[in-house]
Amino acid sequence: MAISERKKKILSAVIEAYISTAEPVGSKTIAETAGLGCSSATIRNELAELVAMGYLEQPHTSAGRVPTPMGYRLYVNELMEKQRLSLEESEEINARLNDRMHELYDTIGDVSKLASQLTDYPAIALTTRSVVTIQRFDLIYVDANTFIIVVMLSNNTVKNKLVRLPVSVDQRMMQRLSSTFNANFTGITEDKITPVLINSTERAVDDTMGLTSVIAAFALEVLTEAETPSSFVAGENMLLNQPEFRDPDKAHRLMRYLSAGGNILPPGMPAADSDEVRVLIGPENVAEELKDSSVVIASYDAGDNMRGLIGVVGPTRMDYSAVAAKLSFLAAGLSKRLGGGEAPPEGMHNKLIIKGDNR
Amino acid sequence: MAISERKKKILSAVIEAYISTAEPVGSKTIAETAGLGCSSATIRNELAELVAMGYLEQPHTSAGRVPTPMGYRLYVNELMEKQRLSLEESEEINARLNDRMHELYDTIGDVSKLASQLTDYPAIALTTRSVVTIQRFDLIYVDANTFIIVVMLSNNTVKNKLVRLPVSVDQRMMQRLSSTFNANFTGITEDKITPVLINSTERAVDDTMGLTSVIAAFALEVLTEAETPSSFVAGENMLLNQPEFRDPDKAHRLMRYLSAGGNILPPGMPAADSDEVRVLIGPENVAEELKDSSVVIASYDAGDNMRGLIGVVGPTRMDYSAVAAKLSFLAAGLSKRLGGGEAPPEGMHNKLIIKGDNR
DNA sequence: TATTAGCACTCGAAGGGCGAGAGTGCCAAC
DNA sequence: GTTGGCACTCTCGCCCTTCGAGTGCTAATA
Repeated sequence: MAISERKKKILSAVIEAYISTAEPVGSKTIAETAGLGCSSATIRNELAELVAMGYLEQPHTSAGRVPTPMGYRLYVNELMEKQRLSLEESEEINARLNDRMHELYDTIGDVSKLASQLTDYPAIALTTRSVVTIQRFDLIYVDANTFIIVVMLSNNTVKNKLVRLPVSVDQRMMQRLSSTFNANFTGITEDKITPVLINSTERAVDDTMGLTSVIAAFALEVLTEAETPSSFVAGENMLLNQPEFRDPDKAHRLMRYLSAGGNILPPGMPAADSDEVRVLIGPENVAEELKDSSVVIASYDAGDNMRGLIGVVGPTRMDYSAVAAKLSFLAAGLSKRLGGGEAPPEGMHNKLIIKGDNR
Repeated sequence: MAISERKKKILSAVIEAYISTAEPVGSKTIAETAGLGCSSATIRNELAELVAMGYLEQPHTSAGRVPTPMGYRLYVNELMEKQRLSLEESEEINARLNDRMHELYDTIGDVSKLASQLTDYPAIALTTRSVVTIQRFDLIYVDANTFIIVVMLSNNTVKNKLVRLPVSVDQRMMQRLSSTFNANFTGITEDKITPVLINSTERAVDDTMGLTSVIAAFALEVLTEAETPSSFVAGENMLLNQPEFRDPDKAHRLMRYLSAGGNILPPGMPAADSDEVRVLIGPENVAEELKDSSVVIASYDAGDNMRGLIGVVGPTRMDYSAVAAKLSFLAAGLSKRLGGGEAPPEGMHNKLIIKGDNR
């Protein structure tokens, strides 16, 4: 059965009312607010059909209607007005982004905090898996027992480590180590750093003090760390604002899942690569803990061919429109600042594509 | 009125029972469990006096007794058995500490996570304020438009930054910059880096491209960051385990306070410098949000003349003994691994001094 | 004098019944 | 297809009662 225009309007009205009040919505409320020229009795008939079609449900016989995940899905895909941020809102986000732009926003912790503060929901930021190699080694001689390893990676980050030695080492040796590592260890992926390679390098530089393995271990550690996706959660406590999490056990379960770095992305879903915002509603989530919550995810260009993800978690009764708009704008702002590519023109934030798990 | 031995035993019994059940404790329970050879009627008399003395209180006329903050204070100061960790427990902590010793435990985030997981309460880790100077600069030439600044600080950490230039620069210039910065910017505190100094340096190296100010800005940023105390909270959701935080609003208030980096240390209290564990009970806390919670704080030697703090937050009905023992052991373990000084002998964790806010 | 048994009393928690109100479903009229 | 009307249903909040844990007091006891 096709869904009529009026039904769509009514469904939207129910969802919007429910989003703001968290109470089941009655026919009278809709007749008054939705502004279709018809009475509550008509609305009741329509509501009954929407229930039959699976877009709404009733907690019990004589309560108002509540949207089902299917209802939310239709709303998100077709009905929802793609909200644009007010000027104040977008200016605030920009201000916050610029404010600390020094160098902070490469820590995903700050990204998630920002997202959480903007949306008033818990937020998770994560980095995607990527392949990284070392581009160059430098060894800085500090004193006979101390040197600094500086390593520049293919993603244009630089890592260092201060090494203190029980024995003394001369600058010539350091020179040798440095050029050999630059010859043998650059441009290769983590799995190419094998004991065999380390041994042959050790012999090549005539190292009897184990310096080679110290440096190689650092290289390995740095690559591993750079390749491992990491995640960061902020604002978990925002959950407690939501009436659906007034049950401390329920809140606790979800918070624990989030803090434990629980995955938000469904396994099949590619780590988004465009400027779209994805919405996962209730049971569409794979994790058991998220089955009655919703997730909104945006991705941004984190520079150096990497993409970052920001996700926001909330009850299914979430203000999808506002959250999606904010996340989208935030992601665009981050892309602009962190991304290597050309900056999107100002006002770009008006483009907002929302995509989900259609079925 | 002096408090008799038997009263002390009864008080301990009440507190311990209350700690484990969170229910007001009745005279009968004590008569049965405490193992003093007397009946519940006698206990009742004693309890009535303990109430009069202010160590206990009754939620209402016909309920059991609940400890007051004053009761907890006496318990923590005098009565509590200084708990030693079981072999398994101390081995577990050691294992966890060794497990990731690679280089993780310089991020205080990991310290707080560990403390939280060990105690099952939210934990905060913080660094103390300290004075840091730069020890040496190195500039690594990558290509004509790129170089890396490497800065070694007096606390033996090394920071770096990759700089991309719109103009090209030659190695001679870099050489000049490097030696001038090493001459002018090392060994000085943050406040000595003034526009005047930067200007004179700029002239000295004949820099028309603003490289001087880029490097100086980085120096300033690094010093500021190194000197600013930072804090990190983990395991906020553990609060929801506690029956006293079943009220979501109450839990939310405290969690918000903690996540916002709310201070746990009373202003007067020195940032502890010995191996003692401090306990702040309920109203002894200065922050309004902590007035009905308790805080246990330990400090550890973070190396390079810095001390770190780990604090655990919970209801006043907290297992002080267990938490204090765990924190103390954890702090000792961290000191041993991070601290510059001599490692304390194994088995050290048997020393456990608890100090609080006596009045 | 300290301890104990006994007993009446108090108070909160849990459970049942009741009325109010919101909202529905259905029907007959338009 | 729409509407007003009306009986019906179900939850929520309220009050009342009951139940039991725990007390305080008193009188008897060591």
